[in-house]
Amino acid sequence: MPSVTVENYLKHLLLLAEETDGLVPMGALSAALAVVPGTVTTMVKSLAADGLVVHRPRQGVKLTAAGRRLALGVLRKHRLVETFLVQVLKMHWSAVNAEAEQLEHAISDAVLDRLDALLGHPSTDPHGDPIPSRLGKLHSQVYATLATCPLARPVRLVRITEQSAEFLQFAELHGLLPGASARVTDRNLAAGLVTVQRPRGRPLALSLAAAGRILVEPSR
Amino acid sequence: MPSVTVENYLKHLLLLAEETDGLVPMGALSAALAVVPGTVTTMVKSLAADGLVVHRPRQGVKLTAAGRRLALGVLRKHRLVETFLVQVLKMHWSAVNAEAEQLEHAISDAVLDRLDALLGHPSTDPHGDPIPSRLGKLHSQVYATLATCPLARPVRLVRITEQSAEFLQFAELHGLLPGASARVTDRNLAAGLVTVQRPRGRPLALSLAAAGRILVEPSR
DNA sequence: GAATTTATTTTGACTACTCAAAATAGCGGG
DNA sequence: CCCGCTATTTTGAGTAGTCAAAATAAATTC
Ligand SMILES: [Mn+2]
Ligand SMILES: [Mn+2]
Ligand SMILES: [Mn+2]
Ligand SMILES: [Mn+2]
Repeated sequence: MPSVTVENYLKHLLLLAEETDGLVPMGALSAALAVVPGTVTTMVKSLAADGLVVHRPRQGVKLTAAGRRLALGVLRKHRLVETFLVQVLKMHWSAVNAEAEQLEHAISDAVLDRLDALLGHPSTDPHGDPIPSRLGKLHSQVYATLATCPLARPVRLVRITEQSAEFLQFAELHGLLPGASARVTDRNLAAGLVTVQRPRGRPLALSLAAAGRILVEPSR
Repeated sequence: MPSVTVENYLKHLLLLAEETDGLVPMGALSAALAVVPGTVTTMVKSLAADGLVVHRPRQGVKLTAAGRRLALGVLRKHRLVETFLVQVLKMHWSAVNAEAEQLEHAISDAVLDRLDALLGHPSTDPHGDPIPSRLGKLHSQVYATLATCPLARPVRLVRITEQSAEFLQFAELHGLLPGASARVTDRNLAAGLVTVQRPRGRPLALSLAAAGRILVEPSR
């Protein structure tokens, strides 16, 4: 069985691969895992020896099919656990990522299946993140964001790709939850500012970076 | 934070202390944790250096107050998780010990409190094992067993102190569950055999060792 | 009261992970 | 084409936990 460390390396590699097409740079992994770059080099070489990743020295890493399969299993556990924590235990969506970070390594497949059934086989977690299927299908669509969607058109929020508790608390405070409606009224590239209008709400200013973490689809 | 390894050492020490008054022999810990005796000696010395146990060389170990406090926390997690797995996820009571063995190290206090509330603050787990309170009170009473209770008198089963899946499946098959009624009709010390009578059931023969793992109280 | 058996401890070695700091490769600008 | 910056790799070292096997202490047995 893969260790907790290996599971974390693989899962973060999968997550980083979504934003980085091709090879994930060692530095990105190092930052995501909060270990020094030298450690990543060492570990990646050992993962490569086990056939879980391929390492192009000086360029980056990517998952093999076997590594991806394992990573998807961990990600599925993570997101189902988050969903459970919010829907059954009524925890706040800003707290569940940290909890799931631990639990994803302690849950057996048997428990996972029961959890999945209890929750009615959800397809997304509380942040709108897609939950990989039991067979390892990851239904990840390409969405616009509040930083890129057309101006003035009504959109529905589908996903918040930012785990930090502070951001999620701020988002909820202003009604920026998956499923909510909104409209981008102004976008000032020079100032790096996006103005968002919620139905029955005051106009809200967001940084371009923050806006880019909120995925949307056209509504109505 | 204590490592998974340390938590397991402390928890098993607490469990073994219930049966062994005074010092727990190194060999008992070694067997419980499935590591060689030399490893236990090494680890126990390091636990002692951290003030979690006291080690009387060549005699045994016991928990300090600090060690006991930590151990009770782990045990509380273990037993609440078992209860959750049976009552909410409908898992079989013979499977939950193995699951809880992992989960007890991954659950935060915040999650534990929610779980506890969801379950209605249970006082015992599916095996009848007492659940330590949040303050670390362990309500452990001394009970008779099917190996020691008076003959012919009706008793109610209160606890099965045996974790192995095979035993628990066997027990359930014959209706030997916490809360069930029974009567010991015969006890043959020479043969090491106990005969148990269940209401509306055939007489059942148990080894003295097995009978000793089923705790009972007088009923009616 | 030796001699033997059994439990425990010691010793030496190994795996998995990690960091600090020095070495190196591969740019991108001049 | 070379210089310097940045990302990556290498080297050396440390921690936590483990085992195998030899050494030792404490009971038991005779
Ligand atoms: Mn994790
Ligand atoms: Mn999520
Ligand atoms: Mn455990
Ligand atoms: Mn139990």
